[in-house]
Amino acid sequence: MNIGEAAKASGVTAKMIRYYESTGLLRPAVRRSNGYRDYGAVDVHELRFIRRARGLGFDMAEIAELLSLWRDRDRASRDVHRVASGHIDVLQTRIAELKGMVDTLSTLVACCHGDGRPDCPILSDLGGGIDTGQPLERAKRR
Amino acid sequence: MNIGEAAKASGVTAKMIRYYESTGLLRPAVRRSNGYRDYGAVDVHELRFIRRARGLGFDMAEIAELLSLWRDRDRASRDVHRVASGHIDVLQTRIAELKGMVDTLSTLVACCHGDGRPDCPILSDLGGGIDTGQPLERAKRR
DNA sequence: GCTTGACCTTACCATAGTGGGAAGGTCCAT
DNA sequence: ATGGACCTTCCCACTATGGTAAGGTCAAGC
Repeated sequence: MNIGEAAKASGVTAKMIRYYESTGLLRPAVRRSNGYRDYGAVDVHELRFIRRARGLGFDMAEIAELLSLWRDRDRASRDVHRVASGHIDVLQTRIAELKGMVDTLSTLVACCHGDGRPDCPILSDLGGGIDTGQPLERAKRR
Repeated sequence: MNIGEAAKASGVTAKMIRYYESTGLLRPAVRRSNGYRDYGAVDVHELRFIRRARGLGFDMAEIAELLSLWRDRDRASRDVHRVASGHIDVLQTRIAELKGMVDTLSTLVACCHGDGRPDCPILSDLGGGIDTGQPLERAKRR
């Protein structure tokens, strides 16, 4: 199977398949005599695995760990459980952060009359907001 | 005021102050004869504004818009209201996405006995998950 | 056999926001 | 004058993804 077919079959772009290989997440694909990568059913299965895990917000490091557990027929489900639970915690922290932002913003928006007049509590707050003096917390990514 | 003092006073690192200037978010700072940037109270105020807006999850483009509205004494609060409301929508979409992930993962984690045995519904799901065949939705960032 | 188009290969660039560091200039206190 | 704490610019790294360009390959149709 060519990379394009594997891409269609897995829902992972050819671009990303090569990238995953380059970072070591995937083992180097078998090459045919013409240099083309050759994929089989197992590879497509792994690609689907990665795609699904990405959709659940796991990052590459976590996926590498999950993938190696997945390949190991003797893994302990405890390990998988741990990775997944840890990820839920991260997601929930992120949700809480976002909710905090929404709360603050909603309050401000509700106080702003939103018409042609220039006075606006949203800008007043941004300009004079309570300042902790601490460096801005580094943004978390999915 | 040197950039370091402005950084301390605003909570924005010197590094980021220079970056904001380089991207045009901030106007080029006044330079002293030795080439050092020189900041005043207004600048610190703008830096705090940016810092606070970043903390609310606005991206640079949105902050640029908010900042120009903030500088404009004749702005219509309607415009600010629009930007802020739009941002709330984005945040809420992001929250919904994350919640969906948590829901799925929680279900899987609850089904996994998490002991020494190798069978694990989390991995089974990742490996055989329902496949839409659609390319993976591009990850949204805060 | 030749052309054409669809595919493959590698390699480089961009994104957004932040941190890190090097190499060199400046200022101030001792 | 020496040292340390600043400042300057410039370049690199990160994540995960997309884009593009230059060139090789294959298969179908003529």
